[in-house]
Amino acid sequence: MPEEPILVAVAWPYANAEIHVGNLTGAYLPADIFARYQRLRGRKVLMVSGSDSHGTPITVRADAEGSIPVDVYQRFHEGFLDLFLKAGITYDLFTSTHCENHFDIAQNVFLALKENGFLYKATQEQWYAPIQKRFLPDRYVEGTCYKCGYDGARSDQCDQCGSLLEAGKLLNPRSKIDGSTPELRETEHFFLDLGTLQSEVVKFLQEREDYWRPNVVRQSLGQIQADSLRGRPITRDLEWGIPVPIEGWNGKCLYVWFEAVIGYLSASLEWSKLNDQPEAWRDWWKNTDSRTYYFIGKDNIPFHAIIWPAELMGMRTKFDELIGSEPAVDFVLPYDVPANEFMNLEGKKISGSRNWAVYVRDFLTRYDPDALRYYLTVAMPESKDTDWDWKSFQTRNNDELVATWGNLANRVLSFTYKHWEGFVPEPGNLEVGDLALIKTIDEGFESVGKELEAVHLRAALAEAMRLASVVNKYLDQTAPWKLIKTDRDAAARVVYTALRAIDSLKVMFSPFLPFTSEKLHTFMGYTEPMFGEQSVETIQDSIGEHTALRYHPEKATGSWTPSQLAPGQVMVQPVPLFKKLDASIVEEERGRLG
RNA sequence: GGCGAGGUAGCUCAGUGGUAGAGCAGGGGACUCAUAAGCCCUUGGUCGUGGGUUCAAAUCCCUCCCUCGCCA
Repeated sequence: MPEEPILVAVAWPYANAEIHVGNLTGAYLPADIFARYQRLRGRKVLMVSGSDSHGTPITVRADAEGSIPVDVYQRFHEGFLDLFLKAGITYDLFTSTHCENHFDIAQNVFLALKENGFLYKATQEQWYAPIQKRFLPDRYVEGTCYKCGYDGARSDQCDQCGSLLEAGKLLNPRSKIDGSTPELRETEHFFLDLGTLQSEVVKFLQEREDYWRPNVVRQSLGQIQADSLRGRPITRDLEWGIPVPIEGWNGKCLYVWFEAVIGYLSASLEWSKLNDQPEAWRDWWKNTDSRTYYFIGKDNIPFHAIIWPAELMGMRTKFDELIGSEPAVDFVLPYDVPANEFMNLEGKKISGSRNWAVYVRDFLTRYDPDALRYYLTVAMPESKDTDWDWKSFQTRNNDELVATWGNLANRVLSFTYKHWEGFVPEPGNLEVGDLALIKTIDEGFESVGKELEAVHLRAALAEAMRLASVVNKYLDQTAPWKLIKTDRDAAARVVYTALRAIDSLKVMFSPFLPFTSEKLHTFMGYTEPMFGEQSVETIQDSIGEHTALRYHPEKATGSWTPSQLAPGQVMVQPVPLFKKLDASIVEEERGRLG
C-alpha cells in the first residue's frame, strides 16, 4: 500500500522584519522536523512557504526609507533564504507572494469564490489621506478616544480604556505616517461570506476535535458559538498588492490576510511547474489520501482553522475549471493545524523595536545550528508560552546535548577508531545483553515515531535522549575499556553493539539535529548522504524575478529503519559533534539585549 | 466585554478517577573509554485558592485568584 502524501504548509514570514528565535520555534523549525521525519519514513512530502510580500506596512517602511516596496520585500526575503539555508529548514519551495504564479492563483481563488456566490460587495467608510491620496489602515490612524479621552488611541481600538471604537468616530484623527489630518471616504469592497459557510466550518472542526490541540480547536469552536461568523472584507484600497481581477476595480487589491494563505496552494503549483509536472500538486490538494499540516503561531489560528478552510470549501470544484485542471474535485481540508504558543525572551515578550530579541542569523554567527535546533525543540511552546533563557541554553547544551548524546557518540567512535584501526569491528555472536540493547533501541523507531506522527516534538526528542542514556548505561555495565585488556573479542562484540545502537539513534535524532547527524553518518563510514541538498534559484516571470529556496531529495539515503551496520566498514577519524559553551556567554549575550 | 489555554518538586515539564513522576539543579558513591562527560544511590511536592461529587480527585463539577493569547 502506498504511503499517504504529506503536505507541510508553513506560515509565511512577513517581509518587513527579521526572523527571531520565537518565529523559528513557533512554526519553521517544527515544520522542518516533521517534514524530515516524514521523508525518512518514505512518504511523499511537499513543504512550502514563502515571503508574505504585500500590504501597507511594507509601503510605509519603503516611504520612510525613501525606497520602494519591492526593494523592502526583496531585502528581507534574501535574508530569509540565507537563514533557512543555514538553519537547515528544508522547504521543497520557499517562494514569494510577489510573483506571477501567485498573482494568477490568488485571483483565480477570488474568482472561484465569486462565481460560487461566496463573495458580496458592500460599502464602508475608511480614513483617507488627501495629501498622499491613499486610504489608511486603522492602525495608521490615531487620535482621541471618544470614550475616555485618551489621545493615543488607534482608530479601531483604545489601548487606554480597552474599548473597541467604531469606525470613523475617532476625535482629532491624524495619520501616524506624517501627522496629516485624514478624512472619511466611502469605499466599496468585496466580502467573504463566512456566515453561509458556518455550518460546514463547524462540522469540519468537530470532526477533528479529538486530535487537534485544544487551544486551536476549542478556541475556534468557542468563538463561533459565542459570536457567529460574518462576512469579512477581502479587498482593500492599496497600491502594493494583487489587483482585484474585476473590471473597474483599479487601485484596489486583495487584502493581505486573504491573499497570503492562498500561498500554500500557489507555491504547490509553482513547485509542480518548476519540476515540469504541472499536475503534481493534485497529489496533495485533490487526493483524499493526503494529509495536510499547517505549522503556524497562535496569532494565526483563526485564519487557518476557520478562514482558509472556508476558502477551500467555497471554491468547490470551480478552481479546477478556471485553471483547466481535471478532474474537478473538492479540495482536501486541513488535517491538522499544530499551532504553537509564543516564546518569550528572558521573561519578557520579544520586541524588535526595543531590541529585545535573539535574531537567528546573528545567533548563527556565534553558535551552531544544531545547538539552536536542540534548545528550540526542548523549549518549544507546544502547549503554553515558554521562555528563551541564555543560562538555560548554555546548560541544556552542555548537560544534555553534549553530555548525553554528543559524548556517547564520541566515546564509542573514538574508542573504536583507536583500537580497531578505523574499521567497524567484527562482533562474532551477540549475547543476550547485546541483543536486548539492540531491541530496545530499535523499538525507538516505533516510540519516537509515534510522538513525531502526533507532532509531539518535545516528547519525541526526550524519548530519543532517553534511549541515548540507555546506551550509556549499557557501556557502563559492559565496560569495553576493561574488556579490551583481557578479551579483545568480547570488547569487539560490545563496541559493535554500541555502534549499531548509535547508528540507529543517529536516524532518530536526525530530524532534530540534521547537521551533526549527517556528520556522524560520515564518521561511521557511510558515503551516501542521509539528506538531500538545498539551493537558491532565480525565477523570471512577467512581474520580474524572484529568488526561491528549494530542496532536492534525490540523493538522500536516510531511512526510518534500524541500523544494519556492516562489520568491516571503514570509518572516518571522529571529532566531537557538539561544542561545550563557556558559562561566560550567558552574561555576554544578555548584555546584547535591550 | 466574550472565547480559549496554562497554573504539579528549586527550574523545565509529563501525568484526564485508584497508593504523586521524569530531566536538570542539590547531596553521596564506584569507575575512567569520552568534550571532568557517563553510570549508581539519594534529598525534595498539603498537584494555584475555596467548596462539591465519589469508596477513591492532580485527574469530574462550581467559585475565586494569577499568567498568556484570540476576537470584536
